[in-house]
Amino acid sequence: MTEEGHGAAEVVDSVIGALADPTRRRLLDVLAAQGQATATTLAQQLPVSRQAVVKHLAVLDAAGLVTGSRVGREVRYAVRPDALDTTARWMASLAAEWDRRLARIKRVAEAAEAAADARRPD
Amino acid sequence: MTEEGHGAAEVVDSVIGALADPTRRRLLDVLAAQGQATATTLAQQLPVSRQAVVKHLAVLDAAGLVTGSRVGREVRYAVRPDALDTTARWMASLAAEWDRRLARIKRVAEAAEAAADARRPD
DNA sequence: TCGAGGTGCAACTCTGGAGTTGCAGATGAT
DNA sequence: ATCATCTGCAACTCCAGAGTTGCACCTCGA
Repeated sequence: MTEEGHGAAEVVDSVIGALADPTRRRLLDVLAAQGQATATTLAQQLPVSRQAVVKHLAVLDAAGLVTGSRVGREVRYAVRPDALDTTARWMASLAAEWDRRLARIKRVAEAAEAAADARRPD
Repeated sequence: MTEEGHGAAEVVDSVIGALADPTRRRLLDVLAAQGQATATTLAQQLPVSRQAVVKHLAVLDAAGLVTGSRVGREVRYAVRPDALDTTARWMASLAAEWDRRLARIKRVAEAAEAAADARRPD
């Protein structure tokens, strides 16, 4: 059930959720540095058990941040930039929207103040 | 203790942590839509108590996503795009780095395969 | 065929944090 | 002066999920 995370919103949500855990971020770092790795290998380089790594990889896979392929008796995982990039873009556009809103509200506030000044010129 | 989150890494970590909670994301949406709001007002528009909102606002403030200023007996909060923008940029550059690593590893793999082919032409 | 190394499943513990309620302390309006 | 309203602090409940251990199941090499 690797399933593509259809809606962009869902992708973003799962990516943020996946990235929220520090261990998962370290896992991604190690994996990105090596390009390829199995759960067993990764567990040796991290302060957690193999099973913990397996669960984290499942979460990361569900978020589309990682992909695993079977090679003989082992499963090799690799990093996957697309979902991360999608999330980055979403976040940037959200920040831009906040900026626009703030600018607009500021304008309105200044206009209101100017009107108030005009109304009470005592 | 609103404290600026000096290191960029710390900012990113706290922002991701703050954004991980669905209620906090909704809170930010409502706040961004209104420009200004108090904890009491926000609680009325969300399915949680005022105290819950207060705690969320504290987390968001610590992450630099929100800022609050006292006006008389109430505290008005507003959204703050900078930290979000920083995180978006960080995320985009991370995705780019992953891309570079993957491209490099692919080249190495292809080179190795080509060498293997040359070595066993039986 | 048999052992070693890897994966997968299940049950369990335990802590962080999301949410609640209750009450005390400010502050504005009348 | 008083009441209504908003904030702030504290103690509490509750559960998702991070991590563990144990065991069964494959697959490769000798």
